[in-house]
Amino acid sequence: MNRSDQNSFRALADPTRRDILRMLARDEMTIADVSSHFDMTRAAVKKHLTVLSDGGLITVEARGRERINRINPAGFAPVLSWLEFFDQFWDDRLSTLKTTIEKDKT
Amino acid sequence: MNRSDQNSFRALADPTRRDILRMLARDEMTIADVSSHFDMTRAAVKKHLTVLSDGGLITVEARGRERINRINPAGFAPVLSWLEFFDQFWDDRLSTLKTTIEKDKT
DNA sequence: TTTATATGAAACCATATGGTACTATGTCAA
DNA sequence: TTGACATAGTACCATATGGTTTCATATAAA
Repeated sequence: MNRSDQNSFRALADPTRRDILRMLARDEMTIADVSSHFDMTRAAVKKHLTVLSDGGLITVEARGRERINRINPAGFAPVLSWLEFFDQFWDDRLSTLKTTIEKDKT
Repeated sequence: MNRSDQNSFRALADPTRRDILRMLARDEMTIADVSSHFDMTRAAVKKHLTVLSDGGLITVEARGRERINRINPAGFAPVLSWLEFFDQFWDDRLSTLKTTIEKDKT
């Protein structure tokens, strides 16, 4: 089976990276921008951004001495596609699932 | 911020565990059943099942000396809910997931 | 040109992770 | 009861991961 989705799932496994994605969903940011939101070094944040980039969840564009990080919606496709596989088996239980999602929303 | 989704995201990060979930989507299985599909020891598979259980993605029921592992659709809610956050920014991209859920609601 | 800024990269560290082997316990079956 | 079977649990190992520090490089600004 194809394992091209491994990098995207791995990228989503870390809470810091998920937070970064939520930030980038609102606005593109430089590495320094992102770093300013976390209590860790810029080098650590840069590593996270590299993992996100490897997973295809963000794109990075060089602009002068800065690196513009942007979320990449298409990168989520492997994850969503994998999750959708289960729909064919959950016809019965899906209403429960849907209800749980609504309750879990913040 | 809420971090209750950490265990479920972590559970999905490993390819073996994702394969196990696909198997369990079709049928409940004992630990031995699951192990027979992988080239690794039963102990290793059991660890994966524990991680899946911690993440709420499966349930485990003791039946005699066996342990029946079943997929837990509700356990996917935190993941799907987290992904749906992005809908408000990507009217187009993530609509597939929403569509699938709505479709199966009937 | 000089200096400050933004990032890249490498070495290093502690802990987590995914695996093994071995032993123990509970349960089914003859 | 005895023996086989299914699982639990522990110790252990190699590598991955998430973090730091330090230094190098490219670009912007004075």
